[in-house]
Amino acid sequence: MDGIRILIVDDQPLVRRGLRSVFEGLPGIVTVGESPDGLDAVRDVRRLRPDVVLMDVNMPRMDGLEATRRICAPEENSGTRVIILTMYDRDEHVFEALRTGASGFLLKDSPTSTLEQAVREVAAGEALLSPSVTRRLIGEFARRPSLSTPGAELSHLTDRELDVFRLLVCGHSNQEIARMLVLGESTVKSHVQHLYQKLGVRDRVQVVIYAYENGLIDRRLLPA
Amino acid sequence: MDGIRILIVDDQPLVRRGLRSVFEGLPGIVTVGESPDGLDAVRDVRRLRPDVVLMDVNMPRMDGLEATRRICAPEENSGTRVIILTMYDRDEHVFEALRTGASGFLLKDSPTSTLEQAVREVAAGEALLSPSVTRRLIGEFARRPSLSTPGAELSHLTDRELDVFRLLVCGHSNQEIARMLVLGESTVKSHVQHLYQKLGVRDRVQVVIYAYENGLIDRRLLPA
DNA sequence: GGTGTTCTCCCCCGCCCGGGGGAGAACATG
DNA sequence: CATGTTCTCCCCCGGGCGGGGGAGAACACC
Repeated sequence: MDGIRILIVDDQPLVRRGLRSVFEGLPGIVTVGESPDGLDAVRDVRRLRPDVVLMDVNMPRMDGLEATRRICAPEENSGTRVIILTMYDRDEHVFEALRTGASGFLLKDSPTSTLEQAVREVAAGEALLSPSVTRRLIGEFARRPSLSTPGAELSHLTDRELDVFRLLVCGHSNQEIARMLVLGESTVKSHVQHLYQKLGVRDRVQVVIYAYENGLIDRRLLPA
Repeated sequence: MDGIRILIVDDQPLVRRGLRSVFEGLPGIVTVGESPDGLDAVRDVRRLRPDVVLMDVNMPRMDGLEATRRICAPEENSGTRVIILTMYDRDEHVFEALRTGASGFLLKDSPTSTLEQAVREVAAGEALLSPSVTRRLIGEFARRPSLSTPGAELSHLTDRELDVFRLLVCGHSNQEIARMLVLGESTVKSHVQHLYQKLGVRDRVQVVIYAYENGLIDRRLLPA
């Protein structure tokens, strides 16, 4: 435990120099390298194994988002965490950035104390966003239905449950589904109940929302 | 502009006293009141018009989540923003709490500097979460793919019908919508019936399908 | 044989929802 | 003033749905 090892990624040398100077005097944090673009960053992460990467977004050759995706890919198994630095919080790419696997999202004009805190929190496995980004994220999150069951894709559904699922997300009632599959309505209700449990939702409306939000609506899979 | 006015809500007098002392010496922040439970808090917000409320979760008579929902209801039009304080970040109610309309979510063991920063950020219209909560939120958010398409064809809907529509397509029940819009359930049912007629559908499931298929699921439809 | 899963269907209950009607108040428009 | 629209809320009713349980048959696996 000889401190938090950070890698600085930015295409502007002056920005890299500035960031390096921010962390120079701080105890327990050591800058182990700098990369001028995303492609180099991915390579340098493999080589240097830093704990935290400070990642710019706009860069030549490969941008920071793609680089972050690669660094955070499970295959990479690097343990490295990424803080994305940007100049714009109104950017429509904020949400995309949050899906890359990054642990932090800060504005470049954040005070140095925030940068320091972010590095320490992220190294400890936590996460930190700029307040304005937090506000946008909460706003976005609040309008989503509560589908708080992690990772439950359709893989755990049995064949029959999948049959019912397909018809349900088309807007059919239990009665209609029973008729189409030539089943008793009780049987359909039984399968539907299991769907709720496995998908972690409350009612058929939320099943439909779940399906759309997870890109599971594939018209090729659905009967006429 | 004589400073940020805050209201402290907690059922434990010692906690209230502690919070009050935290903000006592800080410039530009003044504690204008204390409330021992949610019901009183809602009343005190109407009376005192604070800028920021520090809200405990577990309280008698009315808990902090319901109180926050009411304070943040659009009809209330208070401009007051709420920071929720809790002892548990592993609580499964974290996500629910984020849907109440709160602007912040902090652990009670946060350092006083964080509490101060949170009050100032939230008063400025931003938002702030504890790092561990941020991590959970990002994790939850990252699992969701997102569609964004410009919409149309909602022009026949009245303002109020559109309000109901927005909440309906998020998977909320009539009862929930009534609570959120501070209406009678009968009124919501009435609007919902009109939605069915105008959109030419049979039930709420088909409203959701209609919305997705026509690219009407767009965050611009929802309050910022 | 025992265990487990899946598929089928049944009972119960309570509530939410769909569907019909009406009605008063506010407001704009003519 | 009359008309129309919107928003609010009420009544009624029946049926669909959510949620709990149980149970038998077929099949696979060990």
